[in-house]
Amino acid sequence: MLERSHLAIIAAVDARGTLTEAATSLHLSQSALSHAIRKLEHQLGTALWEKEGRLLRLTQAGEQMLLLAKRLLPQFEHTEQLLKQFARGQRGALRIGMECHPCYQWLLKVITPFLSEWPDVDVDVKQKFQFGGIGALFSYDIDILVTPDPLRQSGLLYTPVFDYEQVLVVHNEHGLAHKTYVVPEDLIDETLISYPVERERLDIYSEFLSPAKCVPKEHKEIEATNIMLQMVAAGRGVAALPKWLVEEYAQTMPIRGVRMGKQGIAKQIFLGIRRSDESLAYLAGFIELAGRVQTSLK
Amino acid sequence: MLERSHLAIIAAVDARGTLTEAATSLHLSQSALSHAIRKLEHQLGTALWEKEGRLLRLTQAGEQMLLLAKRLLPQFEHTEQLLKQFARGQRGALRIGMECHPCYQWLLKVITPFLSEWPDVDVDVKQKFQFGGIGALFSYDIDILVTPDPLRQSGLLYTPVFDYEQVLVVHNEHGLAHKTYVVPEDLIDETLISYPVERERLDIYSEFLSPAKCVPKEHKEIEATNIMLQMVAAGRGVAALPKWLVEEYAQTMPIRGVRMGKQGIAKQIFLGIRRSDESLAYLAGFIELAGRVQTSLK
DNA sequence: TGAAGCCATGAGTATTTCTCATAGATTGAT
DNA sequence: ATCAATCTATGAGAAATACTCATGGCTTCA
Repeated sequence: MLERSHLAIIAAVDARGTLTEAATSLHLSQSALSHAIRKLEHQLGTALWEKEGRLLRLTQAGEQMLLLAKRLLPQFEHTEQLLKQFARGQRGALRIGMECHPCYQWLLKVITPFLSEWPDVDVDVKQKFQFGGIGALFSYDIDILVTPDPLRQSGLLYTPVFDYEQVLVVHNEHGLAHKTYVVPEDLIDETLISYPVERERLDIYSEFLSPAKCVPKEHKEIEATNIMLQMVAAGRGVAALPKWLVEEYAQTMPIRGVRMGKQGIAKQIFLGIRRSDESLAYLAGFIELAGRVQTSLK
Repeated sequence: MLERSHLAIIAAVDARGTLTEAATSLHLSQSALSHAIRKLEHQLGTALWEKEGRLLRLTQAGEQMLLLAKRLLPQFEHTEQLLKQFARGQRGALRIGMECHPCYQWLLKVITPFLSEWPDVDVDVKQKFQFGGIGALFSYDIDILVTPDPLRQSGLLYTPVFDYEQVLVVHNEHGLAHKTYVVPEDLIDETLISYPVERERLDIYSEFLSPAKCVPKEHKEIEATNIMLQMVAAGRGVAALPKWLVEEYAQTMPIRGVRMGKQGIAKQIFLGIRRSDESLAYLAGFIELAGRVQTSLK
């Protein structure tokens, strides 16, 4: 069987010209190389070099093998480099799953520095999962999950990266705009705008309206955050969004965030990964970076 | 160091699905494969598979390596095939050197069947040598030499393949055309046409004219055999060529061959090869074929 | 002709790779 | 749940392989 070491031998001999030098460059004794060549030629049933005195001339078989060596050796080396990077976690593909719609804005702030810190790691963001975010993690559709529900489970590892308050967004001139906080009953006559997900997963229902058995007059679903805010700014309804996000948009739009309930709705975002990926450097890097971005938003 | 065997392993596991089956297909015990993988993964510093129970899923590093395996393994196999053919002498390049101008016609009759008997062997014919035919053999410019002078020399091997008589070619109606044989003095008033080589290498001089201290009236040199014969047919001179060749052309041209001297000039053509190439099957094949063609020309 | 450099070879050692035997894990059927 | 079948992991010893050392022959060049 032709082995990589054989290719290395023929390439080294070609490069150095003599067996002795080739042996040195291969970190072998001259004797070892001589034995190796003898054995290889015997196995192949053909000489690789014609040896006239001390002159080496490749036979046709040797030429073929040298050709192969020059073609394959660089590929071996390249893949070894890649594998080394994988081993150090310096290279890979990071597939991020999102279970938190408004976090998209925040995610962009993490991804940008990440891409420049990890130039060899590709990033992809997925938002739809057949079996939920955790299912996507377990089925290797994603490598990291951005979620507000850290469903503890063996095999997964969650890191909190992001605390914020969920507030009600209203138009500047809205009747509720200047209250210290709103109560569920305030929304009975309002049009609520939300992302298109099941109500159980909307905090404004599960933590605010539903406990008080209130429902808004109307409920519209909109996918894009800025369109949602355009609607609010146009006085066409109210929405529930992270406070930091509202404050950002408030600089250019006539909108305002108002606390929901006396305590407000406190939220926390977690990053979940498979425990088996814990040692991947770029995953750790991503989580670390996410923690840094968090503080600048508080 | 990534080895071919490692590529074979990852490819076999990919193809068979389980380590046990892969081991069988590699003619290894399950244990050996397990040890090999363990060691490889340890060397690389990264796992190649995630093992969930008995399910194997390639890691990113494993994917890379499988990619490499699928690219390189066929190339290894192809080259091994080639080398096997070289070893059996079934493939190669046969470079033929010619030191016998008129033999070109004969050579064509050998090459044609040779090419079909040895479809994997390429043929090239060379006629000019910086250091003579033997030098060309020794310097590996050619692999086989067609020559009338078997200069015995250690390292070379000659095989006679071809006996013929060198005759004088004259026009049908030429005064010498009907003699049983010509003598040197007959040529004193003739124009001799020959290939452009040194006179010592022309038999008509060395074996016929020179011993009798005769020279022809004029001597013209022409490279192409059929042009030479056109000249003869036009009555512009006489030439010395193999009898069989003259007979062939005589069917369509008004020319005739006449014996030179009472005994005629007997010639023999040899094929010379390097002794180190003696075992090359296609060389032996060529020589054998050359022998067969000879008989049909006698 | 001798010195230096190169290659081949045999013998012994070191290392690697394999097998055998065994045990733990997982899967699927009863 | 239990059992059988199948798969994988591991340790230990055996077999095979690869390497080094020591040496000698050959080639080249001054």
